[in-house]
Amino acid sequence: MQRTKFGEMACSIARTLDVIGEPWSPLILRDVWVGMSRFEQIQADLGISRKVLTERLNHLVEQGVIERHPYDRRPRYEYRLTAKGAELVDLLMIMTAWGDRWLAGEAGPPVLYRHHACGEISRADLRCAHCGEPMHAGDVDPLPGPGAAAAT
Amino acid sequence: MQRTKFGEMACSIARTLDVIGEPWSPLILRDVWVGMSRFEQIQADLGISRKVLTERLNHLVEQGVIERHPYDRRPRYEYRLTAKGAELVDLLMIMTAWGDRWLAGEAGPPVLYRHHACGEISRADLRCAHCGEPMHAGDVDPLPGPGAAAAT
DNA sequence: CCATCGGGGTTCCCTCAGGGAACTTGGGGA
DNA sequence: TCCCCAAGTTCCCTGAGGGAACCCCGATGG
Repeated sequence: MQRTKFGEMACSIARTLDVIGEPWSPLILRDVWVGMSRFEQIQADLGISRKVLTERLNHLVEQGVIERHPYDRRPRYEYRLTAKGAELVDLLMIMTAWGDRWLAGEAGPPVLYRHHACGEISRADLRCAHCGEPMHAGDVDPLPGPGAAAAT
Repeated sequence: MQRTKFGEMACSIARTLDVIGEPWSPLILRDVWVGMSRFEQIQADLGISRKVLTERLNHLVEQGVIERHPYDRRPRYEYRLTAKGAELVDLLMIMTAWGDRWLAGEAGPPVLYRHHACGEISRADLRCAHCGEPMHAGDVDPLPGPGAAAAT
């Protein structure tokens, strides 16, 4: 957890950060997504401290983005994405697209994604859920919504 | 900066985290995006420590996602998104969409976005940049790309 | 011409989170 | 019986975040 908790802010970005904003959490989520689902695997893959990995996994389970499943009669577990967690993968795909574009350099993207629907190597792009046209930084106006903080 | 630097990993998610993965950075970016562009404004809005805000702003400038502009003959500055930073707003919009859906609760979203193209209140959705069909967690296969780490 | 103001930091100290390595637990298998 | 292995737990050390006070510097004003 960050020192300051973001969850109480009237801001969906801040609240989302309270769930996956801690260091390592997005990378843990990525590993679980691609099937690296066990404690030892994730720890070895990321080089994360075992203490911190335990904390992060517990937090992600509490937040309902991953679930703990036994896979043996011994106390052995694997972690899987819940529906809530699977939708967080949208975030990972956008991070991937941005990192590929701005940070990959000469070598090119370390990982490519083949889209099932068209069979092509592609990347995610943002579209308006309503009209399907592109939706980026300059294409929207923010307005106060129903959950906005009351100005007392 | 996180204790462990992610930038050296062969992973665009990790590299992106090196740019905006620190606590507060996404919220600072949001403020700059919506026009809260001065040090005092951001500090008051977020309640962030001045020390940390200075560090984050410097880091974001170094990474080329925001720029420092004088707005007076006195030493007064405001921060603006660069093209690189504006594309990071995609990330914020996806965080917003996810937070609105899973964390906003009864009260509803604190902020709404009106899409210029269609004039409707909407949210961002992920589409394949190639074929335009939806692109979510289960719709892709990851493959090694040109920048993948050589297995020595 | 000196005093004051206010934005934009900088410095200092304190606490607590992350890193690393050793230790523990609880079932199998030889 | 002894050892093994996954999955944590515990310990100490370092360094980052919080908070408040302080500083710099150009503008303004009496």
